[in-house]
Amino acid sequence: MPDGTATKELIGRTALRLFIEKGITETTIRDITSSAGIAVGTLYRHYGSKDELAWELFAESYMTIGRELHGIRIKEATARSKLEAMIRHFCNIFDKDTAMFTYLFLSRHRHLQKLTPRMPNPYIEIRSVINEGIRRGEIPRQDPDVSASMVMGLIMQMIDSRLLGQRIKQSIASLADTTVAASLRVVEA
Amino acid sequence: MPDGTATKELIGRTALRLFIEKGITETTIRDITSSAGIAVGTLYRHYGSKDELAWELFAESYMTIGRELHGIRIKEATARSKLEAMIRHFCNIFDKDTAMFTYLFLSRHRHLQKLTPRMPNPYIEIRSVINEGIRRGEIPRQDPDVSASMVMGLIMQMIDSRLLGQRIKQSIASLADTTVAASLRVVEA
Amino acid sequence: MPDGTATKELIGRTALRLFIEKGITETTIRDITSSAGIAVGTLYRHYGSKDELAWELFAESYMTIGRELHGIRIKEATARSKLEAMIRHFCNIFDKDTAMFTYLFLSRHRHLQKLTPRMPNPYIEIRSVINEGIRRGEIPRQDPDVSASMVMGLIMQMIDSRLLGQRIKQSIASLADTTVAASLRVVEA
Amino acid sequence: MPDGTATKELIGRTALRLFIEKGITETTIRDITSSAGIAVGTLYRHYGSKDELAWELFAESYMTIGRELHGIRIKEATARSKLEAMIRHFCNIFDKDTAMFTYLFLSRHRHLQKLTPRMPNPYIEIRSVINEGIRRGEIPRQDPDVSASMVMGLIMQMIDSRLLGQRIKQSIASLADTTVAASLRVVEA
DNA sequence: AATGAATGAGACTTCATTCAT
DNA sequence: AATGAATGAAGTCTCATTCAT
Repeated sequence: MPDGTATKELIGRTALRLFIEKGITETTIRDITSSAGIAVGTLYRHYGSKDELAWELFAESYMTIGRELHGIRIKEATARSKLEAMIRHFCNIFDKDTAMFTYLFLSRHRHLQKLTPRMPNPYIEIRSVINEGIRRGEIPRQDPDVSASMVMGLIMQMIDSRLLGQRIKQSIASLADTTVAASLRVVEA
Repeated sequence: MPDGTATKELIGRTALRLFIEKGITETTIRDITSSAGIAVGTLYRHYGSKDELAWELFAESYMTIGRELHGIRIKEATARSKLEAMIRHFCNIFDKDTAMFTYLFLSRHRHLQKLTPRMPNPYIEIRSVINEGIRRGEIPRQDPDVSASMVMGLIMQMIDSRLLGQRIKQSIASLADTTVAASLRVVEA
Repeated sequence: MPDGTATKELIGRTALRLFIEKGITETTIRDITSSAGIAVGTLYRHYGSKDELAWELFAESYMTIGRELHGIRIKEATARSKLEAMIRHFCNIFDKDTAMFTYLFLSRHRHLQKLTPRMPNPYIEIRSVINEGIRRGEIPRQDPDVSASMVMGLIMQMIDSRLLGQRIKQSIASLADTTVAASLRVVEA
Repeated sequence: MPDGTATKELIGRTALRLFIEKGITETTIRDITSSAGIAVGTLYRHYGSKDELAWELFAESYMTIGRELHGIRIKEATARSKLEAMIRHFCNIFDKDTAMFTYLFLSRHRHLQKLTPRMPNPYIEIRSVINEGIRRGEIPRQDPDVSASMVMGLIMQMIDSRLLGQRIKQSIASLADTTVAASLRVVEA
C-alpha cells in the first residue's frame, strides 16, 4: 500500500538538506526532486508550493521543540534544573538531528512572523521558567524578556559556532556544560 | 564635483535599505534602480554585479567596525574597560546607522566565508581582549574562542531582539548596560 | 444493474457543467473527477481523453438536434410551419436542457470542423426548408445559404442574449414569438 | 530612437494572428515571441501578462468601433440611414482589418464581462438608434434591447459565415446589402 | 555617465495521462 | 471497475545582465 507517506518524508528530508546547504531561495524545485529521485509533479502532490514546503519543515520541528520544552518545564522542580535540562535538551537534539536544528536556526527569520500565539513556542517556555523562578524567589528580579533573549542568544551562538565550524572545535557536551554555566550566571546575577 | 561618487553612494544606500527589507535574493536590480530613480545600466557602471554590490556593502562596514574595535583595544587599559567600550560602541553604531548594522547582522552567513584573515575583523578583536585579559590575570583562564563567541552571542541577540522587535522594547542604552553586565559575568565567572 | 453506464453519465453531466462554467481548456480532469466524486483513473475508463470527452458531449447533442429537426421538416407541411416549429423546438430544448444547449453554443467553433457530411446537422435542415420553400413558391427566390445563416443568426443571438443575460430578461417563450416573427420576415421579404 | 513602440505593435499584430488561428489559450507566449522574432522577456516589457495582452487587443478595437458608431449616429439623420451606415461600416472594417474583427468576434465571450459602462460600446450605439427611431416615430414601438440584439445577431452571423467560410462565398459587399435589408425588415416590422 | 529596450536561461507550477494495486 | 500516486513535458513569468544610443 504505497500511500505516499514515504515519498512525502523523502521529499522533506531531501529538501531540508538542500535548504541548509544552499539556502531556501537558492534551492530549486528541480534540485530537490532530482536529488530525491522523483518527478517534479510528485513534489506538488505532497506540498502545495515551495514556500509551503519550507514552512511546514520549519513549523513542525519548531512546535515539536516547543512541546518538549514544555514537558521539561512541568517535570523539573527548580529554575536551575529546568534551564539546565532545557539547554541539554537542545544539545541532544542538535546531536540527533543536526540537519533539522540547523534549518531551524538558519531559516528562523523567514518564518518567525508566521507563528501564531497558539503554537507551541520554545522561547515562551524559557521565559516562563525565568518568570516562575522570579516569583518563587529562586532568581533575582529582572526583565524576563531580556533574560530569556540572552539565554536564547547563548544557545544560538553555540549553534552558530558549530555551523561556521571554524573557530570552535569543542565537543557538543563540553559546549553544553559551558552554556549551562554561562546561562545560570547571566540569569542569577 | 565628482558626481559619479554621489550616484554610487545613492545606489549603495538604496540597495542596503531594500536588502534589509526584503532580503538580498528577493531584491531585484530593478527594485534598486527604480527606488533610486536611476537607469538599470547606471548601476552596472558602479558595481560589476548584484553579488559584488552585496559583498561590497558588507565588507566595507565589517572592516570599518573591525578597525574601530582595534582602536578601542589599543586605547583602553583593562579587559573590563575594553569589553565595555566595545559593547557600547556596537550600541552607538546601531543607533547611528541602524540600516548598516542590520544588514551586517542579516547577511553575515552569506558573506562570512569570503573574509580573508588579513581583513580587519571584529570577532578577532574581542578574542584578543579576552586572550590578553587572561595573560595579564585580569580574568580567569578559559577558552578564548568559546568566550568570544558567547560575548558575540549576547550582542547579536540584542540586535535580534530589536529587529524582530516583538519582545523587547527597551531603549538601546539600557540594553547596552544589561549586555555589558552579562558579558562581564560570562567572562569573569 | 449496469453501473458503468451510470458513472459515464455522471462524468458527462459533471464535465458539461464545468465546461460551460469555465471553458473546456480551463477545466481540468481533476476538476471533473473531484466534482463527480470519482478517481482520475475512472474517467479514463469511460473516455479515452479529455478531447474525446468534449467531442462526444458535443457530437451526441448536435446530432440529436439534427435528427429532431429532420423529423420536424418531414412532419410539417409548409415552410412557415416548419420554420416556426423548428425555432420553437430550439426554445424547448433550451428550457429543458439549458446546460447542453449552452455547451453546444459555446463550443461549436472548436468542434465544427470535425463534423462529417454524413452526420445529422441542424443547419442543413434549416437550409432544406428554405430550399424546398423556394421550389414550391412559398417564399421568394433567394440564396438559401445566406438565408439559412441569417435564421441561425437570429436563433444564436437569442441564446447569446440569455447567456450573457445582461440585456434581455424576457422569458424564453416570448423570445420565441419574436424570433419566429423576425425569421419569417427575413425569409419572406 | 528605438522607443519600443514598434516592438509593441509587432507583438500585438503577431499575437492577434495567432490568437485567431489557434485560440488564446492554445497560443503560447513562445508561439508569439518566436513568431515575432523577439525574446520572451521582450513581450513582458510591453504587456504585463498574456491575459493583459489579450484584453488590451480586444478593448482597444472594441472601443474604437464604439466611438466610430457613435460618430455615425450623430452624423446621420434617420434611423434607416444610421442603421445602414453602421452595418456598412462593419463591412468596411471587416475588409480593412479582417484579423482584428475576427479576433473581436471570437474572443468576445472571454472579455465582455470586463467592459465597464463608461467604455464606448457598439451595442449601446445600435440600441440608441432604435430607441431614437421609436421616439421619433420612424419605426414601430418595440423592445429596443431585443431588436438591437437581433440586428447584432445578423451582423455577427455574417462574420460567422465568412469565418467558417464553408457555406457562404458571397463578396462582403453583397452580404452588406443583404444584411442591411434584413435588418431593416427586422426592425420596421 | 547615463539610459532602458532587449535578451534568454531558468524559476515555479500545472495538468493530461499512465499504471500498479 | 475503480483508485490515486507518480510522471514529465510544457506553460507562464522573472530577472541579472548587455549594449547601442
